[in-house]
Amino acid sequence: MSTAPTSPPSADRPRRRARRGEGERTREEILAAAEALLARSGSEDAVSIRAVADAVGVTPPSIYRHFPDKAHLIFEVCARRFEEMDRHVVSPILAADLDPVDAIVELGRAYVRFGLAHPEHYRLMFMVNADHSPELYAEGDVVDGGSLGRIVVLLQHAIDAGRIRPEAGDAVVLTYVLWAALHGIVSLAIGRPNLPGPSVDEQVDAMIDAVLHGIVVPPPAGSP
Amino acid sequence: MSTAPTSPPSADRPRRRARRGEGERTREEILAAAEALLARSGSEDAVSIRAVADAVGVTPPSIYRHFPDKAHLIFEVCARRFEEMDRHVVSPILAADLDPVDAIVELGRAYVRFGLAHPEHYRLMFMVNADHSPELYAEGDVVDGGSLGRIVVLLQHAIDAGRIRPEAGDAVVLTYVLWAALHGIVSLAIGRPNLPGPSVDEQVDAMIDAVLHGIVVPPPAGSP
DNA sequence: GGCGTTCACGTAACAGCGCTAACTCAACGC
DNA sequence: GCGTTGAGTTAGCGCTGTTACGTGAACGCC
Repeated sequence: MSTAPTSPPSADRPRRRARRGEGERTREEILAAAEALLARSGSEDAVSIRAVADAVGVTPPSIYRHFPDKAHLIFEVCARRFEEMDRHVVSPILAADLDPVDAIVELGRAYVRFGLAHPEHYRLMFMVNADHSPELYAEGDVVDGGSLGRIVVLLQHAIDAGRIRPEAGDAVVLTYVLWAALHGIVSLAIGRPNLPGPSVDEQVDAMIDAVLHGIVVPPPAGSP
Repeated sequence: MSTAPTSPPSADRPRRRARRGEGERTREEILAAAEALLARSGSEDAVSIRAVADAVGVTPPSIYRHFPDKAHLIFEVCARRFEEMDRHVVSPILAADLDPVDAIVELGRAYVRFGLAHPEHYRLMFMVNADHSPELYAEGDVVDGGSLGRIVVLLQHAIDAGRIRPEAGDAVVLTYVLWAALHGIVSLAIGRPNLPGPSVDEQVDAMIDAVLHGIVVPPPAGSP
């Protein structure tokens, strides 16, 4: 209401200045404030540099002592969520030593659940214009260094076990196909939530069935 | 370099004021200028209200005489491109009276080509936060009123012709599955162009093969 | 104990953004 | 001639990300 347009940071406590080595703690506070703003509002628009600074209790330019620009801050917030998914969702499934095909199905369902549970994180990770900060989204980052490589291994195991048609493609291609198929469902659900189509669960079930078994009537047995 | 910060519109011709009935022509010029800025820059950032107004030769507030806000302007630019795709890409394939499964494959390839040819249009259509203008992305719009409904019919024909396994799902669900699968490839290619995965063509081929024939080894003939 | 350095900020400000209120000016119907 | 209306202007608000520059405290070092 009557907040002055230019006022000292309005965090609750007066926030005494951090000492020499304590810069890392402020950095974590900035990340936490940005995460809170993003999660509660569900929109990147709410995560302005000024809003983050105000929540932490510092002035906007102080953010730039810890992050080169806003894109790096936002990216780190999202990357941490995806690392969390890797630890708490993907790793347990891979460690459960399931049948390879069952593990693929479980991973797919868990991935969609994660995306729908954190739509704005997901959108910022995979649905923005990557030109804004190309080096963040280059190879060797969260995606490749995280779950994806281990899923390629899982696919290779399924191929080696004779569970997958060899003509379907190698493990890398199939991993990307599976990922893209599920990403399509998540991305469409996030970007166009009001579409009159089938429910996400229905789409996931049908997609998994289609990719695993195909939709067309198989040729009569014995044909090339 | 030395452009004054506030100057009269810098379009080439002095642009005489439109007469009473000529408002629609200005509206078209605004749309054309926005389309040109979007296509040439490849980024929504370049399509600011001020940039569009300057290209047309009017002042920024004049835009709002023809469009309620920026989102509506951008949306109309993108919607026109998609209508163009419907007329020049989808309709010819549907009119060619191909084998239903072949038509599905052709439509899928054409859809991916279109998305990669107009990445920013595609991103603005399907990969932005729809909260910004919900009524634009509601049901009955370009997607549903355009190609999608006719593809459901195509799928139904394929089902009626016995070309598709009945357990795979009904025509609506399968249409969404096909759309989501291809959208996943396009969306990933646009949002993360530097990923070290297989090429888009390879992904499309593998995806079509997977969805049509499945990736897992089929059960021995005669099992339930 | 003084001193230069460096970290961790704050102050002030810039350029640009979407958008609005209020005005002007010409064309039209009556 | 006159009120109305369509088309467009000027001026400006509040916001954004970001930068240049100053400040004050803590540190190593002589």
